[in-house]
Amino acid sequence: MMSEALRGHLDALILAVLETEPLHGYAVMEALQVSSGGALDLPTGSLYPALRRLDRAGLVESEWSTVGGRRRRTYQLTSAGRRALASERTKWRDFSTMVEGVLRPGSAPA
Amino acid sequence: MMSEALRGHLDALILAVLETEPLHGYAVMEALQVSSGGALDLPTGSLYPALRRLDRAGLVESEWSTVGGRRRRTYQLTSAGRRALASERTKWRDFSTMVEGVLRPGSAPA
DNA sequence: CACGATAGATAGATTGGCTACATGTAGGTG
DNA sequence: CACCTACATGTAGCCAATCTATCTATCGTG
Repeated sequence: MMSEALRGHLDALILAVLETEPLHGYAVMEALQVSSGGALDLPTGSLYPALRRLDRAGLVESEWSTVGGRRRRTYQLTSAGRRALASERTKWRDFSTMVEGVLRPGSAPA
Repeated sequence: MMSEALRGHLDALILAVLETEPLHGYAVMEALQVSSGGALDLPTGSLYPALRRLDRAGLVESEWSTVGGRRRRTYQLTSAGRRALASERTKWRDFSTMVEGVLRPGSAPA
């Protein structure tokens, strides 16, 4: 859907929904759906690799549990993850300000 | 720099700087630098393929000329290009609203 | 029992921006 | 003159991240 547009921003979004509380993968998916107002319907083939990437990068930690017979892997932010989130927020501001500025109509030539 | 982040948004930015007047490739590069406040320093290996892509897609038209002994390929928006630009602006609004909403801190759990 | 929701995961394709390379002109400076 | 920088256009190949499609498995409901 917004496949290409999302590039490079997904990690920030995932970190953001994990900020308030630890969540397992499926719950991250749902949280993103909710907080995006339904606009973000992340396929599992995008989400799970992304979570593992964040894990490998040390931005989240994971822990296995079993709830109602179903295995869950719950992720929570590390302190590095919190720092990364803050940095991602700044980067997003800069990026969106930049795009906004270029996209804004006007600046007619002489 | 913002390599990954740019994905899927570059075409919109190029269309935007071509909105007010036709420009040749190198001038597009400079226009993007200026209107992004210097944040966007597009390598030629990104720009020229992008322009050809837009050309093939029928969103811009190009014409060769020679100015001061240097060959120039000047691009201008087609009507399809103008429509595409409008659509890209809407998509950007939606996208940035979505990201903004997810990234915004708060929505603390019970 | 079948099916949808819950829960996790991987393989492979796609894609688009980047690096590095390749070519050539014009103009200024040592 | 030699050299460098700015101007000007382009391609080949790499890479990273997302998507599609597929797989496994449990639980509740009709």
